[in-house]
Amino acid sequence: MNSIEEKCKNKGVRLTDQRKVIAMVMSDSKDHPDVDELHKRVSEVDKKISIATVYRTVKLFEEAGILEKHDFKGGKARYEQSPDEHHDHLIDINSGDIIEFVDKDIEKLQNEVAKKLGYKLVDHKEELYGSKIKK
Amino acid sequence: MNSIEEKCKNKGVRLTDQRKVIAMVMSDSKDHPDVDELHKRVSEVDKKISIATVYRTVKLFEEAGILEKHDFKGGKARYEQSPDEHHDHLIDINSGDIIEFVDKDIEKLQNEVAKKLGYKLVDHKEELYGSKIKK
DNA sequence: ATAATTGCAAATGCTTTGCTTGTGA
DNA sequence: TCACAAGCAAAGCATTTGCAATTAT
Repeated sequence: MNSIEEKCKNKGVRLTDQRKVIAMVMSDSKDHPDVDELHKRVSEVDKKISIATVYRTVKLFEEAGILEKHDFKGGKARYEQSPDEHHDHLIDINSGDIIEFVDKDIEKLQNEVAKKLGYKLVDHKEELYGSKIKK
Repeated sequence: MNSIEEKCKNKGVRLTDQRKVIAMVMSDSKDHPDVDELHKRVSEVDKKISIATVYRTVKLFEEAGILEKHDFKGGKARYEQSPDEHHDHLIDINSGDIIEFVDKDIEKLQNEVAKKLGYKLVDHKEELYGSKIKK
């Protein structure tokens, strides 16, 4: 059983065949697929799963804290499994590749900025867009 | 003449009546209106200006570097006049208020992170979402 | 004069939803 | 059993676009 299925069990999310397939595909994905791409991968396992179900499941999983949704540039939402440790993303503007990174110092500064403005930070979005330095 | 009109002149962007109105409204706006809201404000000056024109103009101005587009949570793009000095945003998750802030330290760290990953930073998006601390 | 711009409505692309049938616990 | 989920197609929403009429330079 994959880790997403396990999380579903823990959270009392009913496990249907379709959800199991989607859970498995997302568990196996090391990238950040959009719904179309996810549906494509899911269809290779069971071509009867509709895209509506993928949309519904992905939203369900997100609300359960199992998946994380990202609205990178491009207009299509992309998903990844909720990581144990928070990370941000650098997007290669040429290839579309996404690199994950962690920077505690930035996180700390963001908290300080929010506090200084009289706010408690509840969420944040940080995306870097860059082009590869050739050497 | 407002500052956006001036920028249009400098960049050789043809100035129509509609664009002048949109330029004026955006110059007067101190917030981050979405296209609907902008169209509403523009309509108070000239109710014959269509929303299609607002969409086209806002995109044109953005491509000319005159306006900045933001995709905050909520699904609708929001615009502000391109500032002289770059700033980021903190969004009040309860009221929707947007607070602008500048943090050179964070900017510097972002550049370093990108460089460390082998990238040249060309753009970045940083949004903090928070709730007001009551005292 | 004429290439660019507008308004309108239709089209688009992503995402959601109503409804009927199917199914997990 | 039966509340919930899936599949399908239709609807929704923000945004874009084709086209004929209008306008800035």
